[in-house]
Amino acid sequence: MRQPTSDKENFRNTDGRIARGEATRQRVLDAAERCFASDGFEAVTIRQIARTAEVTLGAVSFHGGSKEDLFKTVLARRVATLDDLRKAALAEVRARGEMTIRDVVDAYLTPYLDIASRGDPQWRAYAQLIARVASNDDYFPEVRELYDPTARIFIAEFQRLRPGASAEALATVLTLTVASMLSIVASRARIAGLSGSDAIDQPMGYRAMLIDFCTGGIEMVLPSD
Amino acid sequence: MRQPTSDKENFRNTDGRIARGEATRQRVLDAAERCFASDGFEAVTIRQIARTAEVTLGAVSFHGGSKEDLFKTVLARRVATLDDLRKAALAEVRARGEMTIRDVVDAYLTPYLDIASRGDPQWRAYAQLIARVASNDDYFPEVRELYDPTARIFIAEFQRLRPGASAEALATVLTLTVASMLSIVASRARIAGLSGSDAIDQPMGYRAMLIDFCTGGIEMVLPSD
DNA sequence: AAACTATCTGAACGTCCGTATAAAAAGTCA
DNA sequence: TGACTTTTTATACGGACGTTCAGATAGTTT
Repeated sequence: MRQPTSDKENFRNTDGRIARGEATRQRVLDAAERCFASDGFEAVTIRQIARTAEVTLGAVSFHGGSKEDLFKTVLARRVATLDDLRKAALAEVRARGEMTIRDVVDAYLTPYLDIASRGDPQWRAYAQLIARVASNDDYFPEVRELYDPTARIFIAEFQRLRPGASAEALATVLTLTVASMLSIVASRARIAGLSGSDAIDQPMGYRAMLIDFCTGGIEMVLPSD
Repeated sequence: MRQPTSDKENFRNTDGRIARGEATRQRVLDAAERCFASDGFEAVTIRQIARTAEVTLGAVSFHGGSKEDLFKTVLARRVATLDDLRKAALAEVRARGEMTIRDVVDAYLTPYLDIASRGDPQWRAYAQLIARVASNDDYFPEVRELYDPTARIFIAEFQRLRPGASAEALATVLTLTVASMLSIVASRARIAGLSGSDAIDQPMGYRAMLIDFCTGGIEMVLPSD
């Protein structure tokens, strides 16, 4: 894989123009993001990514390294942004005063539903990719470490609201909340099939039901005092 | 793929002994079940299945047909048994008189948790395989048709209990319930990591929390009258 | 026994895979 | 300009893949 030319601002030249390779690198990462999101790690081939990015095979390796490198890079690329959205949402409800379970659930779920419903197809692909990756344990262990720190922050909030809850109960309700959230992105086709009507087109359209479901679930599991 | 010799009892000879090929066929299907459950469709190779089953490569094709055939056969093999367990559980609570949301949730979840916690490694593998398959939309469409009929039965029960609920809400809460259920099998490692303690070893150990979560969630989403 | 069917083996086919690399091209800087 | 680095191309390699099949073996039927 390509080594950065310098530590800071390595993708810009001194005059501010984007370095030659950086545009290609972004095309490769974007293409990989879409491919991994729609087909999964195993089913995607590097040649498919190259075709999608409209670059040659070698260019993918040059900018993305090995297939596994590429996958991890794609996952890590946007995690900080999503984390920041969640932390900002949490800070906002905290600033409003008394917090409820529902507020914390909302702060966790809404930023994800938001990016999954965005116009930007790359953000939508990233949301789909998370749904694919985070719903089973068999991706690389490094992947889980990407998302655990923020999960712990929200667990701590639930613990403040329900001091009597056990660590197992807190971890379980967060995991069930995450699973419910991801299934909205991963299984909308099934909901449509089961309801007999057309699917609600955007994940955001399920926000109210999803927040209700998770809030009701958590309140039922965690003892009130 | 092998064609059955006759329509009925094609796997038994007249004297009741198991036909020669049937034992091999079961070994192939069992091996495929374990492989698909632990690695997923794409990552499994037919050679790996042959090795696991301790048969030759050709024998897998002979009894299982193509890789996709084999996958569908494995999924379909146990679906009727699981459906029967769920229907029996539903009939039982129905016979007890007044039904609640919790009763219906219990009848849906417990048979799955039960097979996922069984001693029989093949049933455990099948439960894992369901968790892998049903949590995203990109497996063969035929797969979803395997599980939808029973899902509709339970949706109808929820509808009887909450006549005011919309078709979308009913389909959504069932999908969220399924996602929560599957995540117990698929993400126990994550729960363990987040709780800081050892994982509860059997899915059945999460039964109470899972039923609470789904019951509370459904009651929050579906209007009471 | 002979004829027949079912089962199984071993080897091969063509294809695609991930990765590596030499050399060409493009850009940078003295 | 010419030396130098970065980026891109084209091609090749070894290996693993899913599938096929002729033929060997085992069991059944006549």
